[in-house]
Amino acid sequence: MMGFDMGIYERKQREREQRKSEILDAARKVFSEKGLHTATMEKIASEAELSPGTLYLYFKNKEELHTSLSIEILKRLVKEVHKVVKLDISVEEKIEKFMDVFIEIYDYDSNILINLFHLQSGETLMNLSDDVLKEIKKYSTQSHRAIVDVIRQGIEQGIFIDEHPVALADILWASYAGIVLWVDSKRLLNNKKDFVKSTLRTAFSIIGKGIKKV
Amino acid sequence: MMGFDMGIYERKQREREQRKSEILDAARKVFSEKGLHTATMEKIASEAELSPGTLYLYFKNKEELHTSLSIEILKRLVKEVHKVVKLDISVEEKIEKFMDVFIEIYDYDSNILINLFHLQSGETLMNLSDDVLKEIKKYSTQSHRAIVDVIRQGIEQGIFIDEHPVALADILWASYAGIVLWVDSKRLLNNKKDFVKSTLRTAFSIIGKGIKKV
Amino acid sequence: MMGFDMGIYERKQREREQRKSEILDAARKVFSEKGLHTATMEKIASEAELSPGTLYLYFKNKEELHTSLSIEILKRLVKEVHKVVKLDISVEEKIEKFMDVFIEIYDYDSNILINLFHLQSGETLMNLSDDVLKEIKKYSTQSHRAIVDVIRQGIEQGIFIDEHPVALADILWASYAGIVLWVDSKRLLNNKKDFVKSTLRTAFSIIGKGIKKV
Amino acid sequence: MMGFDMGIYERKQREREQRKSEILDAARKVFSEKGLHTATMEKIASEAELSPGTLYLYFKNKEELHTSLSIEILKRLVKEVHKVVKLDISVEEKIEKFMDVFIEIYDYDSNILINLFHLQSGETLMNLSDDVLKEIKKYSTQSHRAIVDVIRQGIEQGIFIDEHPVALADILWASYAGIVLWVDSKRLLNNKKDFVKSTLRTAFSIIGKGIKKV
DNA sequence: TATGAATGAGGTTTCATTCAT
DNA sequence: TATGAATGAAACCTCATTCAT
Repeated sequence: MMGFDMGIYERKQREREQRKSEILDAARKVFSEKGLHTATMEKIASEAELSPGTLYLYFKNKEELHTSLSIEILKRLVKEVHKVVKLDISVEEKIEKFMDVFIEIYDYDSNILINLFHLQSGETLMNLSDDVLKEIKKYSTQSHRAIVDVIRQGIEQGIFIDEHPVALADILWASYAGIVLWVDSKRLLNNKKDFVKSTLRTAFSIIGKGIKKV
Repeated sequence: MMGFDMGIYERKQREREQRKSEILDAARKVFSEKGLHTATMEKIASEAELSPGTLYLYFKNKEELHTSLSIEILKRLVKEVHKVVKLDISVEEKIEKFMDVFIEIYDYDSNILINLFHLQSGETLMNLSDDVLKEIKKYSTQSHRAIVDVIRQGIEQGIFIDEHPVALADILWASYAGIVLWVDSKRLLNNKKDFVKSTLRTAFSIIGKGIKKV
Repeated sequence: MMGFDMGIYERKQREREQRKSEILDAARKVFSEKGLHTATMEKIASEAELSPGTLYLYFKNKEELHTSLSIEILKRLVKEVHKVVKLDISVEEKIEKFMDVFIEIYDYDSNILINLFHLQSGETLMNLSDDVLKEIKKYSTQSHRAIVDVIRQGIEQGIFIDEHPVALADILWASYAGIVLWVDSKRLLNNKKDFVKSTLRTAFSIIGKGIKKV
Repeated sequence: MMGFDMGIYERKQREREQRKSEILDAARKVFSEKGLHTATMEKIASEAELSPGTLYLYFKNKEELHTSLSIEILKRLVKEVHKVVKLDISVEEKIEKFMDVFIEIYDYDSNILINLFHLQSGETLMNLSDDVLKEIKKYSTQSHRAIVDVIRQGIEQGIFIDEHPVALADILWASYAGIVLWVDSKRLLNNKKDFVKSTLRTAFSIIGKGIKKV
């Protein structure tokens, strides 16, 4: 019966989402290889086996296409973070799990996390429309708030150090993201691919330990 | 008598350095406001109250001008880190001082530290000449090695956790830089200028605690 | 039926060739009027009633556009020279016909022959890619070899003087081209348009006579 | 006594000519290596161990500097041609001597002869001031007339073919210059340096033979 | 006369974006 | 909806020329 009572509009809508997703895949690949500036719409189009003009039927411009990638990963983060929050485990274990979320995402696509980071950089932020900026803030806030809640619990339970929970959440988040970016750039410089993951794990555990009392 | 009858060559050399420095100042400002891509040589020139052509008497091209800014801060970091290393204080105190170095530099010019960070990103590295890349590696290595030495001492003295000292140094460095960049981007998003410094201090102390034993 | 339902690909290909040819026509005109250096891509574009960017869809850069003109005439020369070679006439008559080839080409477009000549000049050769240089050599060699064969026959038949046939071919070719260029420049200086063709004919017959025995 | 009664003005004038000549030497070298367009005033200046600004005290602009080189060789040609004309030898021998003049000049500096040739090309002529153009015409005419006279004698003596002497002179001149340029470009293409001179000699003798009766 | 730093017009080229088909 | 040829603004960069010293 499936598909029988799906209206034409729904099917079209679905096809549209499908196509959009294909473009994002192509864009992810090209941005990863070339970087924001060097990547061209033409290259992305050819990667997606479409013509340049078609991209503009799905994304207003290059900037929005690029930002969409970052928003995608933000959504993913929010989803995973919320999953962790809902688990019936101790706050310490939750912090451990947050770490896993970052590592998994880095594992899935190292470059997209880096995009996310660059998204936060001044250069990009300056050129975004208010609408997109709002969306970024929305998702940022959501995942941020979830982490803050966990941290707050930890403080209330006397497990984490007595600092403002928002600040602690920021620090946790910033350290995770910053370390990923930095370690990844070291990887690029030295062409060592293996040491990244173990370094990340050590780094995260250090921070995890740092926010604990004593 | 020295300096009294400074030769023509010396004076010219000095004027040249002076002019170069003025251009760097203008470039720093424009790159900060606009970002690497959006900043134009024309804008930098007009900021320096020079004509575009003049920039090219002092820097081979835009990329080199931009990279010079980053190398400048790398040198500064090396110098400050070495100062700390030579101090007659405990390793724990040295780690504290490293933190101060980062904060001071961020204080001096928040954007240049971000340049330094972007310098490490794949996109930038791809477009640099081998010569410049070598220089970056040189200074990176110098400061890195100094930190590694301090960490190693800490481990030998049983103060820091038993991890590979190079990895620990990486993590320390990465956390500092990553946090600065991330926190700064939050500042940009929220227009809160004040919370940055205190957040940094807390973040760094967390990491400092994380690398200690027990 | 052929051509009736010409496929889309064929039509596009044809349009592309058509457009390329239009650009070459415009370029020929502008280069003729201004010379390689003084001619601008903008002028060529406006002559072709296109925008500057469009030129780059068909030619990689200015140099390649200019060189394409010369290669075009080289191809034409090769074709005409081969036609002559295949004729069932005496070597003396073939030499006469070679002369006609030059005159006809000069008649068709005086400036393009001059481009061909300049193409051989050091300045131009230095700036060409290896690929284009190879193509030039290919066509040069082809027409050169055809002429050499005719000369060799003439020597074997005891009609031409006993010199190395390659050297004789060079001299013939060089005299033809050189005289065309020189005479054309005299025309420019004196604004006499009519005397060119008859002068050429005399010049060529002198050389034709010079290579004959006794 | 020499120099004693040379006035200050004369000495200055002499020094000025000397300096001008040094600049021309440097320019000749750089234009030879780089070609008209690629050569820069800065490079010429540094070759002459002067500053760019100084060049403009002796030559109005780059074009005039370049043209001066060609006029120099024109003067040289005029002088040598006149020497030949005044010799008490047969017209046939004079034609032989003209050939030697070309070869000697090519031997002295192959590139300057090529400059002379390019000077006659449309591109250059279009950009010259009327004054310079007049000077070129003057020297061109002088040497041309001398050659015409010799040719005319040859015709009157029944030695050369019955063509308009001016046309014959043109052809002689054009063949010599054209062959030099063409052969030289073959040399550049093939990197054979030795065959040039012998090829030239053969070429010239062919033309010399061509203009003779029977 | 000589300098050489500075100029700035003007060139080539790229590429995000549009629009007729 | 999809195309992709065409656009044209805007960037980087060069270098002949000037001018204060």
